[in-house]
Amino acid sequence: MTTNGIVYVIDDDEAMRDSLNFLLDSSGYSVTLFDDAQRFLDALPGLAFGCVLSDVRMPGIDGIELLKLMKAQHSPFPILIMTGHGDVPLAVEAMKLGAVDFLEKPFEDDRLVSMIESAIQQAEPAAKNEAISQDIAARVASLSPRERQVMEGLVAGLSNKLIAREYDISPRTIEVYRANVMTKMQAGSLSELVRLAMRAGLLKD
Amino acid sequence: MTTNGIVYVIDDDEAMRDSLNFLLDSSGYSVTLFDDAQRFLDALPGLAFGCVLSDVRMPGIDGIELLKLMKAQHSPFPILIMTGHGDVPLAVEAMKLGAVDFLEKPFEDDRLVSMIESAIQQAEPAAKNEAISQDIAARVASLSPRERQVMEGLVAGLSNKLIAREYDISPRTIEVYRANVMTKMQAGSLSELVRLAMRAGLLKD
DNA sequence: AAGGCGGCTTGAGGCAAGTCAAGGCGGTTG
DNA sequence: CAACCGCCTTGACTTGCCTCAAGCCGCCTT
Repeated sequence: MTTNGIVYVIDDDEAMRDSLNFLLDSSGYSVTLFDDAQRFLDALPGLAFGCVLSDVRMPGIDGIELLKLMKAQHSPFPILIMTGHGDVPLAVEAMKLGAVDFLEKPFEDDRLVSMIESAIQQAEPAAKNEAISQDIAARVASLSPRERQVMEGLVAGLSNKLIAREYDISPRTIEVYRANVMTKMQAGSLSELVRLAMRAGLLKD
Repeated sequence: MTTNGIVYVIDDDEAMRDSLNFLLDSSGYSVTLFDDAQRFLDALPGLAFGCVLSDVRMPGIDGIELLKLMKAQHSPFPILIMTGHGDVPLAVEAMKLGAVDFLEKPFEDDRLVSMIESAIQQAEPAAKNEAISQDIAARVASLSPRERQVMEGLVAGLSNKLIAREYDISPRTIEVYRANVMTKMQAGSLSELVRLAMRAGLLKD
């Protein structure tokens, strides 16, 4: 491989950024630096999957706010929080908000690297799942209103006849939509369609 | 209701147990005290859903070990950890292991009560889901070998004919097992069967 | 050993669903 | 305006799935 993974470093202290950049780059990571959380968030939609390493005390958006914002948009990026003067309540809040770890400076280089390594390893599958889910959501969005209704009926376990009665049209017509749904959703069977519907959040599970 | 919920308190300090007992009882909770984590674990299989409130430093099994053990058996009980001398690494480890909160003594009574309240509220649905999942697993276990095979074929999206070919028997026979599966699993439709299979962990999702 | 219980197996006929092919309607574009 | 495209709609035919009815085998109880 060309890189062990990508790390996005967010810290307002330039010396710290440079230091982390050197450390992580030497460890085989592709590093991108940000001096401000807002700039990172602006760039986020275009960023490839990677691990976020952010300081907690910064002007503007702080580390805790960043966690909240990332969580709000269901970002799959694992986030590690660093702090100079860590206190327990702050660490607990960060962890509650989904931080993967909470590191107190100064920390050992090896420890940071191994934390980043495991964070990336653990979150990567989730990130791929998230990507797939969005792909599925796109397919659902491509359905026409009728197709959408028929799909809902199908995953609810209704027969063609019942769905037809539901909307007062011919059962034959339902079959057409049914076929369209299977094609557009790229489902080879009803079972697969149900699984797709679940990942798209169309079912309470 | 007769109680706001159940709280299991684990602490080797008797004065602390009495104090917590008084506080929580006054707040409308049903409280059970344990002076040792091992005794709690022994009693666990028979306990109704409730919130666990444990000290971290105890003789025998400490709070961190308790978290690991509870996690290993997928207990749905929310766990709050208390500590006298909290340090950040310990708090972080506890949170990583699934603790709902990490409280430093002394803490305000109201804060503790509100934490317990929200922990119970958030974990209760998960606990019910877990109970349902076990019920479903029991149904799966009641299937005969052939029924089990047919169910796997069905959720995989195979037609009766294909499943029949798979085991080299008549398609008609598959239909019988199919009906049995639907009955035993209490599924009213294929769609429902697929959902049950997912909750039972028979599919990669 | 005889009977019963549970699992495994199958045929024929009725109902539901997928595969052929095809027409009307509304909006967009050239 | 005329053509096109996507959406909605439908009939006849073929294939697949579920409702009746029923025989075989191994195991356990009596």
